[in-house]
Amino acid sequence: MAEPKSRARRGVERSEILDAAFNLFASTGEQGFSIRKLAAALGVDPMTVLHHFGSKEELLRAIADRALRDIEMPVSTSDWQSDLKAVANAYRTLAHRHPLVFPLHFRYNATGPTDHISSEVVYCALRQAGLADADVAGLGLAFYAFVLGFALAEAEGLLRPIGPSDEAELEGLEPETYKATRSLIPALKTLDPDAAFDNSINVFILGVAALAAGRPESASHKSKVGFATH
Amino acid sequence: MAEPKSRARRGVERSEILDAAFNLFASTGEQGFSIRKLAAALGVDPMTVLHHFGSKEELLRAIADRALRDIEMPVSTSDWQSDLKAVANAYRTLAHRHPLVFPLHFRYNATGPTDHISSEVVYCALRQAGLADADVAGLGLAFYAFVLGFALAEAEGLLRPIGPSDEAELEGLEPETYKATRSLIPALKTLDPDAAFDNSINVFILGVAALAAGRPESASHKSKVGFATH
DNA sequence: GAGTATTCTCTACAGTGTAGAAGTCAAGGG
DNA sequence: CCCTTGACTTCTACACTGTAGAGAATACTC
Repeated sequence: MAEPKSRARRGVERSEILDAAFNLFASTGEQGFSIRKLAAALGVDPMTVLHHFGSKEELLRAIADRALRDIEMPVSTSDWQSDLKAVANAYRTLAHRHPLVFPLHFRYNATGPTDHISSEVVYCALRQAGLADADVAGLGLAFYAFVLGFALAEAEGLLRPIGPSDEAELEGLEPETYKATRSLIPALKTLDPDAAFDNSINVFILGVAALAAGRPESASHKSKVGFATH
Repeated sequence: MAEPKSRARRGVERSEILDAAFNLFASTGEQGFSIRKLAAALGVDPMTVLHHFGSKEELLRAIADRALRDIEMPVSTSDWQSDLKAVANAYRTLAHRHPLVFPLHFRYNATGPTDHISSEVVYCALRQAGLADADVAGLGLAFYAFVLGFALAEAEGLLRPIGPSDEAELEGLEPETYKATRSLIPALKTLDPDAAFDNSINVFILGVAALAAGRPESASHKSKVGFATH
């Protein structure tokens, strides 16, 4: 996988292509992206691109991975709560920085975080919180679904105060059946994305803490070792 | 939008096409789906399809919407916790029933729940939990990101006990930096999807409850009316 | 019936990803 | 030096995509 046996300008070319691909995708999104356009931008034959990356699928995967290079993942500390917040914020930063690439990252990495570095931090944090192994495994995934889903929604422009057109749509709903929705319109108009995000992570953290407190001392499962905090 | 002014067999044809489109998509996924294949299956010209649905994009949207028809959305009760669980389970059921269509639903509806019926239930539940309007608005979105992201991960096959190949990959990680991940392997091998899902929703609920408890009496915002439970 | 609105089909075009053959060039051995 | 070898690039070609535009077919109103 890594690098078969390079010759000529193999290594250079590949990263060059990847950079160009990333930039093209980042500026035009999936719609405007094609191997042929990329090749044209590079002044190269389309098949050259396909020679370095076996297929479009692989190229997209590489783009999604490359996105991670632009953010720095936190490392574990002794404070699991701020560790989780740090990881969450790292992904949110990614979504902010490359909103068009983020859906790609989501597609390939929500479905299995290849990104072991950050999941290590998450697992570690959940352990520190006092959860049993089985809970850690399940909630680790939940944390990803949560954070990535949220960041995706934000990248796609949902997590903004609603505009006049949305408001009009909500106003048009049946008052009887949509009481709560309609009365929330003012709050939706003044929604603060940062606050909403922080708040949501907080809810997760509070929930984890409550769960840990409710199952005292954990270790009800056959976890190999104690593996305390650090 | 609804139906301009039908004539001939407009209504019939359209739903017929939509059904066929849904079935095709549900059985072959996005890869195997194309307007031309759909038309061929219907024994009709591709352009006919495009005449009823203005573009492929619109057709996909219609398919995503149609998916919701196959699940029944709960209505609000006096128990906000089980209301949230019910909504979450409804989407999970959807993901289970049509795993190939679910990503589509996610793409179009994670980015703005057109699905007002279920969000009404969610908003109502969060209100009942005792949250202020601003929190309700933000956490409503968080709930969706959470549930949909989780269900998506499951639909795409992530939320399963890891197999031998994944295990091998994890075993290959550096023992020093990936302590937590590696020691979680046994738990990941015996992961129970149902339990993980329930557990995750529980964490959300526990967190909401804790947040509500921490900000006593809410109503710090200019919410129009008291709008109690029902 | 005639006229008209509506739906369907045909043809055509600009794109797409990619298989396979052919070309191009650098390095190494005779 | 030439000639083979092998990686890298390009050319050509194919099957396939969504969809614009003109035309043919159909049904409805009068």
